[in-house]
Amino acid sequence: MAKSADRSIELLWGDRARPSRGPKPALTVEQITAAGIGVADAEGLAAVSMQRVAGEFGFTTMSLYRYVPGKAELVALMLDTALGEPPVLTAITGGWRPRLTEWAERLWTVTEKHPWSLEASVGLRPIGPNELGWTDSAVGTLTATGLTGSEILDTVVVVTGHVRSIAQQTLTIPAAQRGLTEHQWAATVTDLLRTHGDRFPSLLAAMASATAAGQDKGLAFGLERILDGLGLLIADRVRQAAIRR
Amino acid sequence: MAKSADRSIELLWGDRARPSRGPKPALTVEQITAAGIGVADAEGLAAVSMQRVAGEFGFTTMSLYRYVPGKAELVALMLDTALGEPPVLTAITGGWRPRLTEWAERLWTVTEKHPWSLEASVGLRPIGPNELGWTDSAVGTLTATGLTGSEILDTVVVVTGHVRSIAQQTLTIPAAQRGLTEHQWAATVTDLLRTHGDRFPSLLAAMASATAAGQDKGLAFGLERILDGLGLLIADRVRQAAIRR
DNA sequence: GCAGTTCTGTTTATGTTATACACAGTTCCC
DNA sequence: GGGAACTGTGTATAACATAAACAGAACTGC
Repeated sequence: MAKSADRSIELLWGDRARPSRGPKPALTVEQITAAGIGVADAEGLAAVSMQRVAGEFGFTTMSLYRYVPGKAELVALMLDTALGEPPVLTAITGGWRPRLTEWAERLWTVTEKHPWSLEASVGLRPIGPNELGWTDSAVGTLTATGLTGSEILDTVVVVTGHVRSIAQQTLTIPAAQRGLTEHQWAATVTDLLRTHGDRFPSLLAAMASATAAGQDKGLAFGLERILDGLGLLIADRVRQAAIRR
Repeated sequence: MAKSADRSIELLWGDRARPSRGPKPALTVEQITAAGIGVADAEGLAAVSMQRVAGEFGFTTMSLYRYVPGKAELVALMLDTALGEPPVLTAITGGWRPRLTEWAERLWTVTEKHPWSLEASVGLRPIGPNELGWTDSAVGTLTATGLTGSEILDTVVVVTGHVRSIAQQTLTIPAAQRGLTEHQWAATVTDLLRTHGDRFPSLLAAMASATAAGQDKGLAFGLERILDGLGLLIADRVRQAAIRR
């Protein structure tokens, strides 16, 4: 497993020098990765099997293992490729808040485009350059705020977590069925609440008062709370710095 | 799939009336669920297979299907059982903030005890009474704040998301290997940063300034920011209400 | 009390997975 | 030109979920 991790790191980070002996490979890691992304975008990460991806090229399952050590590594490549180049936010004016907001929105956008990236990015996995770049980009929005390094990193975790959390609720279903399934699910919950409402009085009241319209606000609402709270901390730091001077 | 959902709802919510004809079942759904939880606690959700759970009783794989329609339903039962009775927070004084903080900490505690619950609770799945109860409990901490129903629900989403997000980073690895793997992973990332540091200047600086000690603060840090920000909104609502009166 | 019905646990079978291993053909280095 | 290195394939294995059919057990209605 250690070797596999190294190989994976190499695939994600290194140059892929072609050996000189032997026949030319018919495929490239990039092509395979792209095919995997295509399948995952269209049918979800569960549809991505070695068989399926190889089949996209009319090749046998085992041929893929000449390019990639295993499925885990393929998924890691897919993830880092799908994330794409990290956003450059230096052009955005107005301080840390609009920058970090923009960052969160871009993360949302890319997650919306590749919902399977959520599943693909759980746990301690080999991290790719784009993923690290996204983190760097977020950290960069906060370097001039007077926050400590730990605070900045913790903040990035909170914001990332929020975007992911909202995405997970909204995007888990393959887009094709989303409307139907979601509606069905909502109906089931409503039904349960109607039947067992006395056991969940607060929830019942809240849902009754919640307008059916206010649905997609979760991302913005949470982000605003988080950034408001962060603003208080930053203001504190500024004040302290002023006193100390 | 719809039928399966119904059956699942029935299992989670209904009384399980025993039929009067035929031999007595040797097992109960509760026993099976508990066995599944035991396996998942000890070896992770991936170790939970029908074979494995049946084996815990010395039964064949297929015997489980007499009790549970399929693996998805078993996992749903495991999740709702593992969550346990939702917390009752009425005894906690000091208003919404200490109550919601306590709620988050209890969610953290139960997640720590059953880390696999994270994996088990993604997507639109049949929701159980305990899970709904936990949500109700969280909503209950905010009913007296002047927030609208939508705002309360969105807030619960944010707080839940944060706890889950921190948990996912900390608890993904089975406890046994956690120290080692985590250390290894950190070493790999440090290595990458050393090698490619110029590509990630902000991150490098932040990690250098971050004391190695400040690691488990993520939960508290993020929660405080969120609640600080929420506090501003609630204060606003109180002010508005005062004006209007 | 007994026949028939219903239910349990098992056996057997199918279709997916990932991936290990050995082989035949291809291409380049020396 | 011969050997080494590499590619894509064929074959094999071990998990996995779950469908279908079956033998025996226990209760219901007579």
